[in-house]
Amino acid sequence: MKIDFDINKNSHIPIFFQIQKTIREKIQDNELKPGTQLPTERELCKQLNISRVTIRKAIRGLIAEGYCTNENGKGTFVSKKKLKTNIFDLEGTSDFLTKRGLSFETKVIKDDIILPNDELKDKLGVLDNDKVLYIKRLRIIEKEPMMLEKAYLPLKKYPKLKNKKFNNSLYDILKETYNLYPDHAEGIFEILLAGEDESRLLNIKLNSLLLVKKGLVYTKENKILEYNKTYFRADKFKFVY
Amino acid sequence: MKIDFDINKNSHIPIFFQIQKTIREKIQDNELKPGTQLPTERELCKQLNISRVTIRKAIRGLIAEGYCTNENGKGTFVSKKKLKTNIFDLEGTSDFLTKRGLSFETKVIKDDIILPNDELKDKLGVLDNDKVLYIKRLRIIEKEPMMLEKAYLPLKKYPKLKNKKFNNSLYDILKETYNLYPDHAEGIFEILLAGEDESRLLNIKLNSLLLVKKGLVYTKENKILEYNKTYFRADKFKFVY
DNA sequence: AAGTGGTCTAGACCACTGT
DNA sequence: CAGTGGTCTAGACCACTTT
Repeated sequence: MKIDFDINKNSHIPIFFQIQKTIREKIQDNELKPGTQLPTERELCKQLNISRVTIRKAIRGLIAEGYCTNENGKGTFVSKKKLKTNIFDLEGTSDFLTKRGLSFETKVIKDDIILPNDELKDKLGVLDNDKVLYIKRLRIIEKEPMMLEKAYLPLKKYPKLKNKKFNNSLYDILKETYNLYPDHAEGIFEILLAGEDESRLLNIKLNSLLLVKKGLVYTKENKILEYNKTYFRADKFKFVY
Repeated sequence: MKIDFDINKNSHIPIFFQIQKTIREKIQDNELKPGTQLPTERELCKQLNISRVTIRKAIRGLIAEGYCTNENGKGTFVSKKKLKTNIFDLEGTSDFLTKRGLSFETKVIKDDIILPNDELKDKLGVLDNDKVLYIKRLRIIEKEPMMLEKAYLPLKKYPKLKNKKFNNSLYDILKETYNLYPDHAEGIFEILLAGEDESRLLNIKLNSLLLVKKGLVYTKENKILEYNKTYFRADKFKFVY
């Protein structure tokens, strides 16, 4: 795969950005199709007579934009299109994925009973000794880890949840056990970078972009169902509203 | 301003990330307060005996996370806290800012009549020859450019908008002129990186993080008011829902 | 063993800011 | 002018994957 470049080394626009722009436009124009391997960093160095640090800066930009991915020992590839998801949809992730014919799997990373820290006391309105059920789950879509979900539930209100299995929908369990349905939610979302834990679990690099949603889910009667934190890989998702 | 570090050069955790983490935690713990100048890159090189490229990688991470900002010729500084905004609030940005006692200014960058491209024909449901009013405005909050808004309105429906001034609320003008109110909206949002245009106008660097919202705003009667694209500086905003 | 990306070094020159 | 961050170079070693 050879790419034509038209780089002006004396432009006020940085070289790394010219390279990034050239490749980005070829991907947008579908000249470079999803799955295609880009030339290796060292090939680009030789072809353009530009140092590897600069080439890497361009590629890092393309990765942050979601246009490329790379893997150690393999190479750099054009990404698939981003998945569209409704971040505020309370119907559950499972339905959403099934509708689109995507295979997925939910892996329970943690299923613990913990004591609340200040954040949880504030959000869930529980006291120092009120135990909290903490469920940390990884959503794997088409064999790729895509979302990390942390759910915190006041065990005092939902004691029957102890010893349940959380491989499937948490909301289904709440329906069956307590006849409670999610109705509305409130919270915040922002862009964060992957730390050690998130990068290991989501199989992405340190400082990869994440969109993180944190908030409370309520029933129709304004009863708190859970406090939830969800980490979406920003390179893989667009969000509809 | 001297910072204590405990860097392990033989750890499997990259050096740049250890530095980034150390500084991040000191900012989170309020040991380093907003506005404080960090040691210069070259000072950190000397203190830690680490090359400048590595130091810069750590600082770039802190900037992407929104913890720091830097200015050419000046130095690197601890950022203020992110502003919370309701991205879906249709009451208008002005009210939101006034309530919080923040000074702001709206600068009209462009106010043109254009012919629709494919995207606009699709979104606005107009034909090749139906002219579109294109308003590009910069929102400057507390003297700092923070948001870039592009509004596209079908001129056929709203011919009286020609030659209006758009320094203030677009929705106010629609109220006065056509007695139309924004009621609901739909669209997508995602994370993008600043290109040449956005970085120049928002006074940020190339590849700075942006949260971009694109969508249609409707009246109660499902009449299209505008197609809107808003670029938020991701380092400056959190979003409530 | 050869090739890939990931990290890091020690330097250089530039544009911009302040004095 | 000296000091700052922004970009770039030409190399090095590492961990990983493929052959």
